[in-house]
Amino acid sequence: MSILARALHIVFMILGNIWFFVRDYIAVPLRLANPQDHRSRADEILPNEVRQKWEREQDELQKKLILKDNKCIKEMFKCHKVKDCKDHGYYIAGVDISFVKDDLVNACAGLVVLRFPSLKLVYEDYKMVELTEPYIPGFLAFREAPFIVDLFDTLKQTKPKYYPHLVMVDGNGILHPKEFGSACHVGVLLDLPCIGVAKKLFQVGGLENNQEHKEKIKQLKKGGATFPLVVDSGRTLGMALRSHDGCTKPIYVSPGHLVTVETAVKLVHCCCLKRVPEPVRLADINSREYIRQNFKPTTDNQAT
DNA sequence: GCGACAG
DNA sequence: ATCTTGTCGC
Repeated sequence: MSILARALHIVFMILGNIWFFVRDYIAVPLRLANPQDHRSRADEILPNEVRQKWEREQDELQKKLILKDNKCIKEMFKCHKVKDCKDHGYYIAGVDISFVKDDLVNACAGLVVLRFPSLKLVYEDYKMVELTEPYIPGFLAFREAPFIVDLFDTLKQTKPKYYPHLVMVDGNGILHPKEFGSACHVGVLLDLPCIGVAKKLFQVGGLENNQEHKEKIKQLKKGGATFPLVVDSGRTLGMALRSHDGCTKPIYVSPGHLVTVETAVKLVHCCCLKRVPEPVRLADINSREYIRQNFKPTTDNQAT
């Protein structure tokens, strides 16, 4: 008996060592040579203790998470339902961070505020920042959220009247391995209603971008059509949404803070002039443009 | 014993 | 996340 157990143990150790050899000496250098894939590199450089610290921080913040519509959001949605195109003094913010090509630290954080429901731009702010944390799937907020909070501080100090009633974040809300994506993180830190909008499916809780999923996408016949994203636990963590008629690839909407799934989807759909809702889209393209205009690359900090 | 993984 | 041109369709 014990001999069999020892033999199995040795076999697993050998298999493990082969695996590590393959990973460290063959697979990783190959992936590093491929500029498409930054994830593998990021994965390698996250120390275990940091990961645990981040997980604890997520647990703490998650205690403050509220997944119901707050009063303001209900009002905002009511205004839209009457198909009244007059503005009602509501503001929606969009945030995004754009990166400098071949540069691991320099990036631009952007914040835009649009009037709702006319989607007219009333405030914008862009700031070059130096990233300190890597991108680790599941921990996006630790890389981006501090800069976003900083932009909101500036907004509050300079133009408080444009402080928004809702934030849209480029990334997921509760559609996340721990049901606490970057939209939740940002929403709780700001204590504002927040919605996560992702352009690709985060494959969690049994959700997969497989044939079955693609079939469901085909069934979205027109703009506004949705299907729920249900994970193994049976919980609906978000919706796939076809933004409008002329766009087949859906976006993935999930609540971040102080909104329900249903309201999140409807509000995002109200903001979709293109595939991606205007707040996120403007933050994205404008911060990219800001880099082009204002950032002069130096020989330092360039990736090999 | 690892696998997949938003930006 | 980032880099690419034209091309297809409305």
